[in-house]
Amino acid sequence: MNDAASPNYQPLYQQIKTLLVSRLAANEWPPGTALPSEIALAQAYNVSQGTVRKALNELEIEHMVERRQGRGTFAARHSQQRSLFQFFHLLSDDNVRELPVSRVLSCATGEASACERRALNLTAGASVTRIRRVRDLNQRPVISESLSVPTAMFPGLAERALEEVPNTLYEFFETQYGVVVAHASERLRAAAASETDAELLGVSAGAPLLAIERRALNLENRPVEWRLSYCDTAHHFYLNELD
Amino acid sequence: MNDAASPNYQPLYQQIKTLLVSRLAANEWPPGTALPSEIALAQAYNVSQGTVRKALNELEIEHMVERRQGRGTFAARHSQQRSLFQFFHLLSDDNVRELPVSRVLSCATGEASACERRALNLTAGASVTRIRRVRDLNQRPVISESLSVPTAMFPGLAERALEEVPNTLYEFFETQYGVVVAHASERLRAAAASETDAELLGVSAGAPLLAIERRALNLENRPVEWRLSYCDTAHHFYLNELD
DNA sequence: GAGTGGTCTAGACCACCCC
DNA sequence: GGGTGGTCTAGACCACTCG
Repeated sequence: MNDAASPNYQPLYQQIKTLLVSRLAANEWPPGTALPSEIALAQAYNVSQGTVRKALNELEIEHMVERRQGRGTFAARHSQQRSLFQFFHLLSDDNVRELPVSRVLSCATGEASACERRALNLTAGASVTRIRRVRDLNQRPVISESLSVPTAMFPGLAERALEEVPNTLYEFFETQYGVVVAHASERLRAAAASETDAELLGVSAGAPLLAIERRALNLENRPVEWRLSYCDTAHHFYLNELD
Repeated sequence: MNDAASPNYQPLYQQIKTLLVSRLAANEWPPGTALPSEIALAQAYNVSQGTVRKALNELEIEHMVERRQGRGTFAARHSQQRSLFQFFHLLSDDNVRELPVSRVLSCATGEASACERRALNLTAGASVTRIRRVRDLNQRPVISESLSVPTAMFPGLAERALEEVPNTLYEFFETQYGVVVAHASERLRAAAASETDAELLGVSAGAPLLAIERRALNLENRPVEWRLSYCDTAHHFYLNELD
């Protein structure tokens, strides 16, 4: 499949992996559907089953596919479970991990600001759609959140009824727009509550809040969403496992 | 090696992995030293090389060993690199990642508080050794830190000259006391600066600080250290990659 | 029972490191 | 040149799922 002496040599299983990622990104196997079996892929790519297996195992580690013994290999979906464990890190003081309930305050398009252009890799004049929402945990407001997405990726999002935008956003992006969020990076800071955030969260202005800035990327590592969340950490904490 | 019909069946490579972890925990191969080769281990455990390989690869993912082609497999050490990428998550606004310089303020033993007993899994009346320090990034104080360790694990730590306690603590724990920090979990909150922290960090009292509570575990998952860090995030942020 | 992924083996060859 | 880990193959058997 390649010459070992070639300067840009890559292991076979890496090449297979790259091919599979591009096919996933092209939505050849929409989230939740089955990929061909290891044996079928091995025959198609003319490699051994073990090589395909290694590629698929790595894709599973990177949350791009799910494998289940006896069933098959499936393109990863944004289940509640996944949102909860991969993307949501706020736990209550008694260690309960639950998804928040979200109330959308506004949803509108506008011209991307300099920050948004930088975060989302957009050119000057590009349009973004912005969502403001408050998220409750245990019936009390805990997160004040603003997020921006490129309008070109999500046409008509702003026009949808506010009630149509559900709690689990990434699942919605996936099923309604075919946009798969694969990775994200978060930057955390402490910040004093603004007047509006204080009101929304029921704390006093200037109270310390945990500010989380997130950039989410799709399967091809292109930016999909930029969000800024202000969290009241009086009864919750952000958990990060270091291993 | 076991009966497939046994109720507590475990794959061979998992059993090998468990055996290797216990030998690492027993300090049979001190950090930095070489483990036997795959072939030697395979013969010793009477399994194939592939099975040992799978166990070792998983141990590498969990940062318990380092493998280098042509050289061998080595018990993981707490290099600066590792401290920087596995355990230190504060970056400057211009995305520079560097280890802080630490100044120890005090180091003393005392009876464990209820919090410390809970965090470190100690019985009533147990002794802990506490270190207070300030950590500078780019010549300016950014972190005010208090940490506690069980005195039984680190005998004589409090009596060492303050200058003897170096910047990279985990490396020091490892080389001086044979205590290997393998994992940690961090809980982040926003908090208002106390009078003393404000003074140490050169911010005004009540300013929002990022509070990080860390519990560090050894190879056998026993708690080794409990620390509380207050970080000034005016010019730095805590980075967390979600993937 | 047929098909899937998971484990385990044995052996070949390659890339890398050090003597 | 000899030893190490890394890749790749081929084949066996097992565990699981579903019809």
